[in-house]
Amino acid sequence: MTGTFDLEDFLPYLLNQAADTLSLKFQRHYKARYGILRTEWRVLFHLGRYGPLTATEICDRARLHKTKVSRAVAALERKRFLARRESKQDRRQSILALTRQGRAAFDDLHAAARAFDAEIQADFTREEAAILHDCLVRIAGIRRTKDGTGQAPER
Amino acid sequence: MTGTFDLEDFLPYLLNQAADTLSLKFQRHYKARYGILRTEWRVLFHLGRYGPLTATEICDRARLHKTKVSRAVAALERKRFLARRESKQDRRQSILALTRQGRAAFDDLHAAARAFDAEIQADFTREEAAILHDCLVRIAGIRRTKDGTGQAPER
DNA sequence: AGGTATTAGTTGGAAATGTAACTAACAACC
DNA sequence: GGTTGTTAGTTACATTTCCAACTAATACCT
Repeated sequence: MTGTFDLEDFLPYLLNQAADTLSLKFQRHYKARYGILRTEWRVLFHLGRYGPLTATEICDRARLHKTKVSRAVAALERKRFLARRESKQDRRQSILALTRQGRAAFDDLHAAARAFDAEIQADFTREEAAILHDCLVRIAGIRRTKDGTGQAPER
Repeated sequence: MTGTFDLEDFLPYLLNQAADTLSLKFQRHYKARYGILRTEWRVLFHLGRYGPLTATEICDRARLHKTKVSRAVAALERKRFLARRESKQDRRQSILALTRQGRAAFDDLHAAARAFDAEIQADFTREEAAILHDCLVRIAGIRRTKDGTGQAPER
């Protein structure tokens, strides 16, 4: 009714624009350098940060569909960034862990991510950054767990 | 060095999660109801909100690649949501405008977007909402222009 | 005018994604 | 033990997106 309602006032749109902007910028750290895609980078991060995991665990934590994870894992395996180990308890699943090479890539990218994030945060006051983070967490419905992992919300 | 750095602390990731969450939710307003895709919805919005435009103008305003716009326009034309008119000044370009049907869809979706946005904002205080918006605008590098349109940054 | 460079928009093919169907292993129940 | 239902993960196919090449019209430059 009152005032204008432009696309940039529409949160989903604005959020997408902001997300695209940053993703595109950060891409340059991993895409050309390690020849990996965004989904692969996410899987790599999860394995590097939260230890050996099964594909399903990655799906839950990263909120990625199992087909995406399946393909990312296959790609990372081909590139020798991770290796599978058969699970003794359940022969359907495999335990995924980074190789030495994968670990090296993770360490580098983890540091790059940290630096990149710090660089962005530098544009905001501490309070702004805190509110931004809090709002986004609420929108995304992320629940923090004991190990500090972002978990998927109820399905 | 100090403290943990989890994926959810990484702004590009968090932003993507939040954006995906909202986009997915809002999708239900246009996807099934009007049989259009996200890019088409954006083009529709731009035409509805900012009057007849050429494809290139839409590219600039919406920050979409010309191939995406070209295809979205073709799709919207097939679905009779917009019509092309030849430009007198430049015969390469065509002026795109919504049809009556396109206008009706826009009016509906515009209202839906407004309501959806209000619903989200309701979870935040006025101050939080203002800061969130401001931070996102800065991240996305959106510059407000006289007509209230979000413009693309320098290329 | 004539040649070269830009610009508007489209199209083709490769890569990525989403959805559904599938296989194999486990679990539960009788 | 055998039937039925679930779950882990992969594969196939359709759709969407990305990138690069292309056509056609305009602008620039001499």
